[in-house]
Amino acid sequence: MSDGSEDCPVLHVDMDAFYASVVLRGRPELAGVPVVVAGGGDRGVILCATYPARRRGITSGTPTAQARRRCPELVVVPPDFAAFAEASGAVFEAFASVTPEVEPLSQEEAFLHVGGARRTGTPRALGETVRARVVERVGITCSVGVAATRSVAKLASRRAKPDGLVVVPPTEVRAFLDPLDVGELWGVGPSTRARLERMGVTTVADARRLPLELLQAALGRAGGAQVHALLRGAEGGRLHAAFRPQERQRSIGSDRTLARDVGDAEELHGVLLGLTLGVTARARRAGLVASTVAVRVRYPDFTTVSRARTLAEPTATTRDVHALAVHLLDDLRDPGRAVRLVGVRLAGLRDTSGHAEQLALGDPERGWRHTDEAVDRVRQRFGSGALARATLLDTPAAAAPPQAAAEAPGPDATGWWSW
DNA sequence: TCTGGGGTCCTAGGACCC
DNA sequence: TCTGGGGTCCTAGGACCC
Repeated sequence: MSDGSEDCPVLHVDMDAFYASVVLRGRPELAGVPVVVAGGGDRGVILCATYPARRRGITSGTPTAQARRRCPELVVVPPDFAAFAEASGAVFEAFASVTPEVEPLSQEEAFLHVGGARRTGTPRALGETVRARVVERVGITCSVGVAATRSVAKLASRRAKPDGLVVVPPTEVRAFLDPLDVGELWGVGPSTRARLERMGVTTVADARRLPLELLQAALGRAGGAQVHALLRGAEGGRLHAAFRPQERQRSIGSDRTLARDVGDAEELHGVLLGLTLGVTARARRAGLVASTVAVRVRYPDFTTVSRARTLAEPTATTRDVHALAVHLLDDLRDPGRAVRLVGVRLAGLRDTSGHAEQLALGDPERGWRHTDEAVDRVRQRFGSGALARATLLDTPAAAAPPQAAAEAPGPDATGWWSW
């Protein structure tokens, strides 16, 4: 990506232990104590660990149960997503006060392009300004990496943690990267790292000696090209999805790890309905319909399988999606095995505005959509608890593919929902 | 007490069409 | 009748990131 990057340094700003820091703002008595933010109960994992907890070997992704065993005095705090969103908004306001070119990566992380702001100071000084403003306005610390490219700035901020700043000038990129383990590169995960290790390389300096063709043969066309670029401190082709925030969302999904493994079909259909309600409501809120519905199942041994079906007519109707999801699940699942997780995802999203109205007035399909819309309105006004699902009154119909279900919606059209 | 939930992108193979 | 190639869409699974 050639954007005159030498003249336009990039700041990568990353909040330090963001979720935990937000929680700790109001709990000064927990300073210095190993604290983690974790939800999900017995089968959950750590969302965020404070630095005292990290020194005990607990990082995000660690199973909560394992963390408790490793550190009996661990303080486990449930996530407060509303507080995270509020803090995130304040953080991004602080970013915007330094440069208008803010590229968000997540709730707690962004690239700041400061080429246009350089008159007001060196990149290092701008980075320190960001850090000071974030602390001042939000009360939590962040770390900043400065480099000519995003991929190096990202590594630099990691080096700066916690509560620091690291500048890697273009002339020092090689020296900075050379000793790193290839697994530290952004986009090189455990699988790619293992493959490289089998090729005899573990450090960036070693891996850089591998020709592009060899990397592509081992890692695939795109993957090989990406690693080749990252080893040189260049941007790489696909860095992160959030680099194109202007593009429309590709999919909307939800999955649930069950409190215990479940083999009962009815129970799984019920879970699927709950997930479908959420997913279709999100699609409708965004003004999107989906042409593909996918269902996923994870077995206790962690093998994960999926089934997807593309529809002739895109939909965001709860009943249609649920009917198809149930069909896919029953087709996919080995009835002799209990499942650990089920999920549903909508893909092939497009704007409702471009979705031609194909249905005649009086078509039962309209009824379903209007039912969904009415429910959406009630929930928007009174909260999602205002409407609860009663029972699935038409299980046989709901289990049929949508075209069959639409032919015979039956008198239950008003019974789907209850107050 | 092993392993969450939200996503994106890539690859490979098959179907289908020209 | 046989053979080949290219393009596109769909599906299933993997890898990765926060």
